[in-house]
Amino acid sequence: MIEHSQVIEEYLLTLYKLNRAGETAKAVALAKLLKTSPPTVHATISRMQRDGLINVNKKKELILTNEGQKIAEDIAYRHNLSEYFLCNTLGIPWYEVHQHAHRLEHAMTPTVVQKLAEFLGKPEFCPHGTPMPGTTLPENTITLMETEPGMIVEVAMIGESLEDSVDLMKILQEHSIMPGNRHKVIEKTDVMRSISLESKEGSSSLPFHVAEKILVTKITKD
Amino acid sequence: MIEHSQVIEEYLLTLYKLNRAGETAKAVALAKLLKTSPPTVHATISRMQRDGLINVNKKKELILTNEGQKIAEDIAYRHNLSEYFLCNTLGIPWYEVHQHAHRLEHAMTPTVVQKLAEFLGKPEFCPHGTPMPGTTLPENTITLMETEPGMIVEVAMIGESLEDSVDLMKILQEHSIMPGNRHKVIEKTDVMRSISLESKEGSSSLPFHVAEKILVTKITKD
DNA sequence: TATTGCTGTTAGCATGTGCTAATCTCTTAA
DNA sequence: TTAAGAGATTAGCACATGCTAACAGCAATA
Repeated sequence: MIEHSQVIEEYLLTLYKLNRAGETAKAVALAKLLKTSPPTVHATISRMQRDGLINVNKKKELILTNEGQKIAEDIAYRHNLSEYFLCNTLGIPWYEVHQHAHRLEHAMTPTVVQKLAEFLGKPEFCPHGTPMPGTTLPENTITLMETEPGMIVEVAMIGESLEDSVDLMKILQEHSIMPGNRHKVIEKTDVMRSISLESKEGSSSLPFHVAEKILVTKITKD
Repeated sequence: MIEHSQVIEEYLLTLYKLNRAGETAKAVALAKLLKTSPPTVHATISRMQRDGLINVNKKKELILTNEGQKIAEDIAYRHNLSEYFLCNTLGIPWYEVHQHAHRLEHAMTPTVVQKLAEFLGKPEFCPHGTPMPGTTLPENTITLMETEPGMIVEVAMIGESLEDSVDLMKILQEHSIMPGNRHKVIEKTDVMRSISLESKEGSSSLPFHVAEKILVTKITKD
């Protein structure tokens, strides 16, 4: 597996995440997520096509090749493993590990990845609940948007697109909206476009666009 | 402290190591150590002067500015800390941790550095015996070249310039020529230009140019 | 149908980092 | 004193990654 620049690794990882989130991977999306200008994205995806990492179909959707997919999964694994380590071993706050892992993920040699995974006990999820490539979430996860008032839910995963905002993540942590924690859905108000929750730790209110990105499992009994 | 590219960080670290080894830091030395062409080195050190990281005197020696020195020490610290972690926590072989740390050292945020240092118990030396910036070796260290047959010595530090050769490091490990281990100096033969040692683990022979780079402390009793 | 507006693309530019070939400069040795 | 050799520098190139400005293409909407 050829080594690629950090820039290319970022593009691959972003495409991989878009795919996993079920969103169409087009050039504008990359430009927005990577905060680069459309011409720069254009030039870079051209090089990526040239290098056999992606294909572009008639609808201008960017498709990872097998090679590109393999590399992207590798980067995602390094990222998730880093987050797990930073959070659980070093005790860096849950809401900020993503930023640090973002740097580390490009600097881990295969040996380091392997040894770190062993040291951590081969975790299958990152601290935000994202499954490692090859692992999947339980069948019965739904988004918070799909829940009904009265339901008791257990947080399964914080959508990766939310991780980019440290401020938002901090608020989620303050309301203990973190994988494994249970919350009761109180109400869903269209006027406020938000969902209110209640847990041992207190109550919280999440705007719809955030609730859409939070995956939970329904808990039958309290 | 402004962020610098990996390339610039490498140049700074290399200059720092040359200084510490007491060697004159000139452009050719950088070219050799960094395996880049002299013109490339020239262009890069020009940018470093422009950015206030180094000064060049009439003798064309490259001098780190206070800013450059501070950054270099920071990188050296990240490097040594990484090596310590990889060796002692992850159990990656002593002889190869340098290569992996070489990647990681550029990817550690200040928070990661701080938390990792705490986790490791604020080590003062890397696994090869290099003191962290701010720490120094004991007064009484000498190079293996300065020892006499019959002396019993304890290895204190493997010179950083040796770390670049994995093959050599592997041999040193196989002969347990590692910090903390004791060896008896058997003979110093000018014809072979090598020094032979003996320890619990067996005997070994080191060429002069390697022995010059190995620091030891004299042990009075066996 | 004509227009608006999003998306993609091209042209043209800058900077960092790399190279080779050629040249310059200084020290040292013949 | 001159020749040789080491080291520094310049010229000229390439490529990855970034930008703005301008324009092209297509879909939805007035």
